[in-house]
Amino acid sequence: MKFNIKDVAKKAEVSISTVSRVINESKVVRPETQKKVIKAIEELGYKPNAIARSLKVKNTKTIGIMIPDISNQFYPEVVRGVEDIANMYNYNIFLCNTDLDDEKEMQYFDALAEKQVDGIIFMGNIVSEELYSKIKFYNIPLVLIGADYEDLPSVTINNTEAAYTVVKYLIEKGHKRIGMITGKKHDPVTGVTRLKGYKDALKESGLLFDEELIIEGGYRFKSGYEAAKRLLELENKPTAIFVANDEMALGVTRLALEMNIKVPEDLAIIGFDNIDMSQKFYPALTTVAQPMYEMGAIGMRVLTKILKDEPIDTNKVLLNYSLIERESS
Amino acid sequence: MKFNIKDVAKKAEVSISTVSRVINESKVVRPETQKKVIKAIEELGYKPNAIARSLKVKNTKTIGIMIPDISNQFYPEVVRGVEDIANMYNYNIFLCNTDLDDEKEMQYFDALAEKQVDGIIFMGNIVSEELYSKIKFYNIPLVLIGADYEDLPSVTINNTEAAYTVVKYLIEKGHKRIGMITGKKHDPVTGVTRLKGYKDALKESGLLFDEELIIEGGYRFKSGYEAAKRLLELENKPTAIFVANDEMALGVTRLALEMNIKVPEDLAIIGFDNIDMSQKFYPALTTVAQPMYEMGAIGMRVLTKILKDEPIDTNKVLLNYSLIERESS
DNA sequence: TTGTATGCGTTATCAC
DNA sequence: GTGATAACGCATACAA
Repeated sequence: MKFNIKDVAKKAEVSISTVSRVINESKVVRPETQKKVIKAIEELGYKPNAIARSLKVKNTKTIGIMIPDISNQFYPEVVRGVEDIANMYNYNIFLCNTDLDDEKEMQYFDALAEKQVDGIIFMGNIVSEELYSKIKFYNIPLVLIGADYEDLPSVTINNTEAAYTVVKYLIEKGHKRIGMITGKKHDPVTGVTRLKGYKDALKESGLLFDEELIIEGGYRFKSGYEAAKRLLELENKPTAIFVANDEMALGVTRLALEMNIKVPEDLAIIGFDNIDMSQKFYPALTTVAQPMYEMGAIGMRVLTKILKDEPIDTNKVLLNYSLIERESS
Repeated sequence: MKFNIKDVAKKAEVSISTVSRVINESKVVRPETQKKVIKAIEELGYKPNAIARSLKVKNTKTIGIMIPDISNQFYPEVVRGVEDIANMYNYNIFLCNTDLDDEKEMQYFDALAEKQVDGIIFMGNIVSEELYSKIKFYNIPLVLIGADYEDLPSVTINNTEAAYTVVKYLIEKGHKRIGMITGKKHDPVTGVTRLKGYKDALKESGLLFDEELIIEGGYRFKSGYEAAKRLLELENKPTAIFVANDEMALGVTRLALEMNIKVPEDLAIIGFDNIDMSQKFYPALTTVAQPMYEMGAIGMRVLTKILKDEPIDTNKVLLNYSLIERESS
C-alpha cells in the first residue's frame, strides 16, 4: 500500500526525474506530462518520503523546541507562537520537556542533532557551558527565548527594569513596606534580575532594604502561598507583595482570601508573567505582561531568518513588557 | 565540522561496517577494535545521522501528536504524559496544534505521514470520515485520546456515566433545579454524552427536564461566565449548575463572586476536567477529574505496543474518572 | 523537455 | 571478526 517515486514513474510512463520535477514544481515540464504524472500520483495515493528527500537536500524542515515543562502555565503560549510561525514556513516542531535538568537538556540536544533538525528554540533558565560548546561545535542555529547568553541570538524582556517599574508603582501608591517573593536566587532571568529591580527602586526612593521582607520562592502556587504566610506572620507586615511570577502570586491571593485579608486595601499583590489565569482569578491580578506568544513567534521568525541566511538587524531582541493594572493593587 | 561514518572508519582504520557495528552495539566486534572506533568517534565528535538510518531501517523513532491547542488548559497535561512515555522508549514527538480545524488536521496528517512518523496520537472532538479513510489507507498506527471512533484504538473515560454521577450527587444534596452549561451540542465527547448523563440522572430521580436550564457553551471561560448570567436571570433560578468543563465553570464562579452569590450555599457549581486551576481558585471547584496525564501516558503506551506488534488486551481503554468534592458544592 | 546515473549516510547481506 | 557492496527513496548534474 506504500508506493514510491518509481511506482509513480512506471504508472505514468515517465522517468523518476520527471516525477520528481512535478513534485518539486519545476517549471520545465510539459503540461501534458505533468497531468499524466499528477494523475498517477493521485491514483496511487503516493506521498513523497520526506526522510529520503532530507537525506539528499540536507535539511529536514524540522526544528526542535526545548522548554522546561509544557504542563507549566507559562510555556504553552510561547510554544503556540513558535508553532504558528513554524507552520507558516512549513516547519514541523519536535517538542522536548527538559524539566530544567541539565542532563535531559543534553540528551535532547543530542537527539535533535542526530535527527538533523534545522534549528532549535531554547527556553531554560541558564545555558550550561557544556551545552554552549556543543551548540558551537555542531553549529546548529539556536535562539534563546526568555534568557540571554553570550553571543547567542535571543528574545527577552528587560526583567530588571520591569521589576523596577512594579516597585516604583507600588511606592507611588504610598506603600513603604513592600515584600518580595523572588525566583531562585541564582536564576539569572527570573531571580537575580527581578530582585535587582526591586532593590533599585527602593534605593532610588530612599527606602531601606529589609532582608526580612525577601523570601525565595520555588515558582509554584504552593510555594507562593507559603512564602506569603511567612511574610504575613511578621510583626511588621508588608502592605504590598511583589511576586516573581503569577503562579506564586495566585497562591498569595488565595491565602489572602482565606485569611479574609482585603485585597488590595490591606494587601496589594503584583505578579509577573500575565498567565491566562491571572485575569480570571478573583480579584484579578495586577501583573507584568510578558508578550509570551510574541516571544515565541518572534523567536521562530529570527530562526527562520538565520536558516535562510537572511541578514538580521540584531540577534538580541528586547521586547516590551507592560504593567497591567487590575484588581489586586 | 560534520563527520560521517566514513570519516570515523578512516580515522579508526577499519571499515564502515565495523563502525556501524559498534554504534549498534553488535556483539561480534573485538574489544580492541571497538576501543579504536570509540576513540575515533569521540575525537571527531561524530554523531550518527538518524535520517540516513531511518531511510534504511524504515522507522524514525518519531511519533506525532495532534491536539486542538496546546495553549488551552486541558491539553498540556496529556501531552506531558505522552512525552514522558515517548521519552522512555526513545521516541521524539512532533507537536501539531489543529485548532479543531478539519483542514489543518488533514494537512498535519499528511505532513506527519510524509515525515514517516511511526505512529500518531490524536486528540480532537470528532474524527472526520476523510481522516479515517486516510488513516486506514496509509495504515499508520494511531490512537485516539479522549474520543472514540469505529475500530480505532482509544483511551477515554465514560463521559455519560460521569455526568450522571455528578447530577445524581447534586440531587442527593437536595437540589431540584439544576442548570447545565454544555459543550457544543454536536460534539460527541463533551457535548452529547455529558448532556445524556444529566438527563439520565434527572429521569431516574423523577425530576422533569427543563429546556430552559440548558445552555450551550463554547468551552472558554467567558462563555461560561455569560451562560451563567443567563441562567441566573431566570425567574426560577437553578440552585446548582453543572458545567461541561472547568474553564467555563471557573467563569461561572467568577460571576458568582462578582454578584456576591454565596458558593455553595446559594449556588453549587461543579465542573469537569480537574484542570490545574480548579483547585487553586477560591472557592476551589468541585469537579470530575479526568486522569489527563494518565490518558496521555497510557495512550502512548498502547501506541508503543502496537508499534512493537505486541498483543494488546483491548484497543478500547476506559479509564476511571473521579468526582473531586471541593468547596464549590 | 525528458531520461540516465550518481550519491546523500546508513544498515544488512554476503563473502572472506 | 571484518570488509565490500548493494540497497533505502529521492534530487540533481549531465547527457540526449
